[in-house]
Amino acid sequence: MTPTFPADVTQVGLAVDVAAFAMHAGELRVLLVQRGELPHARDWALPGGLVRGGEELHEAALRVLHTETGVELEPRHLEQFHTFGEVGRDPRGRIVSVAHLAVLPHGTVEVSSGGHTLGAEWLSAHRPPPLAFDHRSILDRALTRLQLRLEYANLALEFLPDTFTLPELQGVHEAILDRPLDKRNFRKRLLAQGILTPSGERRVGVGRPAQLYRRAKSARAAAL
Amino acid sequence: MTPTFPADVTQVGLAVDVAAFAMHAGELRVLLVQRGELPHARDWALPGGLVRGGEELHEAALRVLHTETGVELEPRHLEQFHTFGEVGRDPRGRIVSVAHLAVLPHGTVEVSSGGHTLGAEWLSAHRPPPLAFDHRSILDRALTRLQLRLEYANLALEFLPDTFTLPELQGVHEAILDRPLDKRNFRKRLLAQGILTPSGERRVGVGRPAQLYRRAKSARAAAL
DNA sequence: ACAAAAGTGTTAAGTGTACACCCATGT
DNA sequence: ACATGGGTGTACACTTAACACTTTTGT
Repeated sequence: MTPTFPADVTQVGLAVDVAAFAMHAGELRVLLVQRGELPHARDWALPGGLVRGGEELHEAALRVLHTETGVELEPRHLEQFHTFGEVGRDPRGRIVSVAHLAVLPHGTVEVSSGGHTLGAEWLSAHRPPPLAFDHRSILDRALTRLQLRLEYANLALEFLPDTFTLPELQGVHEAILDRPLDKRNFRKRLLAQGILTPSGERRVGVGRPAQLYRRAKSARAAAL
Repeated sequence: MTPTFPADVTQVGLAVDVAAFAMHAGELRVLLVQRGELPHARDWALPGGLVRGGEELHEAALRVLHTETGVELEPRHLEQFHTFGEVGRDPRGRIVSVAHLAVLPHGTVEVSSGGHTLGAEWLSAHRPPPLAFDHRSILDRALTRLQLRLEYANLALEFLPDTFTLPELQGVHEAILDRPLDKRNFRKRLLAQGILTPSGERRVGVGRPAQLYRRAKSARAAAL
């Protein structure tokens, strides 16, 4: 039975934090901001901020992403994955944060300092710098969820442009799982899922040109 | 980057709701309270309430469970699984609720009306009565999570007393999954996991007595 | 012709699933 | 002896993982 009104309790602040991922230089990167204020001034942190009164949680996530990093593009995937509410997690008071996982397509590189941060950068997701507050555990949990989503949904496609080659797709999987995969097994498995259609085009590069694929017109997989 | 202080925003209320499950009469039941106040007076709802300032989320979950249903016992399992924050979900204002999944052992039957509710009862989890607010979707999601946890962790054991028979354990699985399971395959799978040890005792009943088992001394499985 | 990256099949092991009869006890 | 529920094994389909060479292109 949800709340009694009016509240007989001290108020609790509600925030969102966003772990936004993208591929850069063949590596999985997470979008971090360098804090310009105490506490944790000059430390890296996930973009985040308080939720406004009439604002949906996912809207708040998009807003802080935009204002703190300048990222314009709609994420291809946005999903809350855990709520962090430990009493001592923020020295400024009782703040409960709904953590979100976002995936941005390759190409969304440009980030600009915004708000009261010193800057924003894409940094290694698996080997991040020290992070403010409890953001390291938020990031760790985001990575776990991202890895889980690779298998169920086909989240890897969201990291790539409309057309892509199988080696590129395999690279995304390897970057997310942080381990190498067998080429033949990977191709077999992906093609068997029937979610890819060859575009007919090929991508020329250093070696043999690769077939380009795009995602077949079909629905996405189930949620958790 | 977590919140800027002081907040330039309307405050948002933070609550917890609890979907507490137990077995009764061979059926999976969820603990519901009948609301005594508007809105949704006389409708069934999940136990829930506002989080207090210095209180951890799981503490709040235990508190509302206790005060609204009289359930004393510590749940064998307590886990947050999703945060429901849609703007219109509560007509009284902007309330964001962190939903929790709880498992109570068989035997925790007694519930008493508490607080401002008309009463509390264990009702069918798969075929619940109409629920207040968005509690039906919260319950549905709790069920999905519970089913998921059956495979990964061995959450079914938490529904049973210290010693139990394999048919009893299978009954818990079937009640949670809401479908029958093959006896031989079930036993094979469970015994292969090596998490059960025969207690030597047997339970006499109508037919052939069943071997009693208890959980082996070993750790629990990983989180999601 | 060489370097570089794409592409291609087979085998073995393990896992999941379907399925039917005998056993131990109480009445 | 019969009713009731407990306990047992095997065969097939499918999935997963390991493994090395050939093909296509540019230089």
